[in-house]
Amino acid sequence: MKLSKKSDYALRAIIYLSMHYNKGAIQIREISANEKIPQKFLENILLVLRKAGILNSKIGLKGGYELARSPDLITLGEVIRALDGAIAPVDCVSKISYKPCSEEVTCVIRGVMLDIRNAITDVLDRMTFADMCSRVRDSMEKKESNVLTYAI
Amino acid sequence: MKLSKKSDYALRAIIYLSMHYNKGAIQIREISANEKIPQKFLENILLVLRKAGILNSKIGLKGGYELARSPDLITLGEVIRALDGAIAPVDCVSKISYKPCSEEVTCVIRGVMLDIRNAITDVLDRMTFADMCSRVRDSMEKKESNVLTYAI
DNA sequence: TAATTATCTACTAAATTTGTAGAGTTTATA
DNA sequence: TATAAACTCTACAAATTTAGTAGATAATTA
Repeated sequence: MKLSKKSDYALRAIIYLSMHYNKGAIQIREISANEKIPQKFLENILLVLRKAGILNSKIGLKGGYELARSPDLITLGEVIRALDGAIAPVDCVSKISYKPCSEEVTCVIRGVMLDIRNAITDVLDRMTFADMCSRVRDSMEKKESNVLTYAI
Repeated sequence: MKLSKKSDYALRAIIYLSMHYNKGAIQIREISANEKIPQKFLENILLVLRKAGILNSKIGLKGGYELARSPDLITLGEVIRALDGAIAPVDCVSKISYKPCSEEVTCVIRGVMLDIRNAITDVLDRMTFADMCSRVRDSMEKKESNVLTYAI
């Protein structure tokens, strides 16, 4: 039931981009340095997110990435699905990669897994990056710190 | 966020043992055949469950495994933890394998992951194998089938 | 004693995760 | 229009985890 590094990095990168929304394109190098994510790895991740329609990119000098939509229209669930695929613990209760199992009707494990999938997506599909930004600002106030890391 | 084969097999095996509770020891071979689980793999799994205090075993002729407690005192969460360790998506919100992360106080991802961990354990730590047995019986009635498979 | 059944350690193979390398393409701007 | 800066793309590689196997050992029953 682990969150992959890929998704972890993706969430952090998008929080970073959300905190800098509407300030123009931001380079991979900057995100990588600030969030301490291996740059080459991050390249792959951001590419996937662009192809998923979550980010826009500009090539060339002064290029970089920015959100394709405002932070309140991007959910954590969307990002995690883009990178790791289905959130459901088993495919027979997955929306995006459904595969029937042998004894579906009588399978009682399936019922529980469906409950779990719903519990997880209730959180992830409701939570937007606008929410995440509010939380970052809240906790920064409390801490009276101005170090911007969204590290896990 | 996947359920491992190990946990899947373990759940099925314990449902099988729960359905046969108080009928004496049951051999690995029987469970393996009925639930279509590779026997050698199942041996390892049941051994772990015994060491975790979930099963008792008897060696020798007419030996086998049985539940160490009644099915209503064993939860799915306990079984999954015994085999796969922590249920939490990241260690910094795990009860059984907690490790602090670098920026814990300001980490906003942590907050969400904590919500998810709680949502998952709410399901898994409440659900007992007595509940699972009721569900099996319910769905068997509905299906008017007498094939006993708890397959996923 | 013989057959049966769990125990235990170690190993292997496959899949997945976590990266890295390097050549190519596009663009701003001097 | 040259050049440096940035993303794009494909492929590879190392590390870790998952899934499964092998085979010898120990305990028990009849």
